[in-house]
Amino acid sequence: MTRSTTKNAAGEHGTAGAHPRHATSRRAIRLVPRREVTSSAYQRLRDLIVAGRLAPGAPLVETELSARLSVSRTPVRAALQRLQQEGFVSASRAGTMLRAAVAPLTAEDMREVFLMVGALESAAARMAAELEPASRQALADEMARLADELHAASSSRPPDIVRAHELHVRFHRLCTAAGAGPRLLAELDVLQPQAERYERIYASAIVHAFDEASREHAAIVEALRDGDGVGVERAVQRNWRGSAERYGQVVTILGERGNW
Amino acid sequence: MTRSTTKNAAGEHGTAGAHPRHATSRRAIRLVPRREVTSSAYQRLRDLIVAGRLAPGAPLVETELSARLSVSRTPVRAALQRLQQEGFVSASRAGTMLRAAVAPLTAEDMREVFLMVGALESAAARMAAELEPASRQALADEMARLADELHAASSSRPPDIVRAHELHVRFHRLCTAAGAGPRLLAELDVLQPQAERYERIYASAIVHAFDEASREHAAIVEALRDGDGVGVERAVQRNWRGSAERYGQVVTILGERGNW
DNA sequence: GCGGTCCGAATTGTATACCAAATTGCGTGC
DNA sequence: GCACGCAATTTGGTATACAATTCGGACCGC
Repeated sequence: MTRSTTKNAAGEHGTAGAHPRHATSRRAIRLVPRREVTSSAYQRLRDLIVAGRLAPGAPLVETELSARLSVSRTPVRAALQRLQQEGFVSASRAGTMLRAAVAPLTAEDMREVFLMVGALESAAARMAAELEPASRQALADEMARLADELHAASSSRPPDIVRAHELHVRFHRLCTAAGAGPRLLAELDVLQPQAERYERIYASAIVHAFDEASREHAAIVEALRDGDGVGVERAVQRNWRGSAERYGQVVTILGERGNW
Repeated sequence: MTRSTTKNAAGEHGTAGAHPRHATSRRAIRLVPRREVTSSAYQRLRDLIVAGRLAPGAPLVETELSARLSVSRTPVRAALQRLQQEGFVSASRAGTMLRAAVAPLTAEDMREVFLMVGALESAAARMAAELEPASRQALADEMARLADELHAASSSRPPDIVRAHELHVRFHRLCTAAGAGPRLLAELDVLQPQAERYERIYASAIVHAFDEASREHAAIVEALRDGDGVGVERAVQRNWRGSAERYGQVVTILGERGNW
């Protein structure tokens, strides 16, 4: 059955300059600008993985994806390689991609991702604490506002998990973006969505712990307000360590995903 | 003059199964197992960059590299994309690779790289401090030995920079490998060589600061010996922060590379 | 002589076709 | 029922073609 899709995989898409030599007359405008094919494939796959639409452990076959995304294997391969290197996709045999699959969600991997995010984000936050007082205060105010909204969303009944999660992401992105340089920022833009995978799946199971998270957030804002670099660093680390602990219990109880 | 190399770029290499349809008889054994072509291209380019044989800012043209490495454009592209994502290669226009070049060495980038390595390695070291006492002691002993050798190499006259640098790398890899999981380890395996780029170029200019580094190393070992996780974390961070400061002065004095 | 403009060459991004190695799964023989 | 082997699938790599850009330089008008 897969056979039928193989040949005409990316057949009905833009370029149309299919025929080898002649027949360059067909102009059929490109739907997607050529240099965005790969990156949009990357983005689409990544979104599917983070959102959980592609289940952890699900096999990723190049020809299938190229058919589904209506592009050739070339950009699909590029996207997969990038996703693999970033950790969204796991390769069965190390080094080679041979049989790529959506990276499974395991307690151990979660611990490591949270550890790394904590280490990097705390470093960024420490830098943010060294901003000139004016913008630092503005940042602290904005973060406090988000923290409040977050608290509201998570303590409403029933808790608005989706909104809470979005606010949570924005809270962390904010203090990150303020202090980090381009590289640290890029790294966190890759790691945080991976933490997000765990949060999305297990968040509903730890609503009871939102209060604790709320207190940790308040501590972050307060230290930032005081310009206490070391304090912010510690507070952010504590927050991620706490999250890792909270989720860790749930992951082992509710089971890991895609790891069999 | 570059024109002549264009067409027969990777023409004289292995497989030889060039002719489209027939003529499958030629067997010409593969020199390199197929699954290592990309990774070896990656490794070779990376080594050239880290060693400084490829100057910072030097343009990286796919067809040229494919000719020089005797592989087709496909693995070269894969290697370049990976190197770009890791930070060894910079793309002129953000997002797309359009015109790749060896990443320049700048004071700002150095600060960021050292910051990231410090954040991640300190987290790993903290984990290492939680090993069972026996292996922790063994680790501390081994690190102490390396630190001694390092001190000897750097305080001999003239200082043996090459050996000192190698010992320095091993010192850090050791405490890293003990505590980190696979992902953190992989991340550090990418970041540390980038710190190495700066160390290689500017190390000779800061030999006078080796004493300070030596003291910092001793502090790391001591905290590890005591199983003082927070202490190790702090000591490692202090070490990298100190390095960043020491190199920072030199970079601005001796000039940045490849940034014009 | 100088600035702007246009052309062509070089380079990259994508599509295709094809092949070989590796793996997997299935069927067959014992 | 088990092991073995063969065939189908899938991936990594080569080769080729081509469109879209980009860049440098030549050419032109002033």
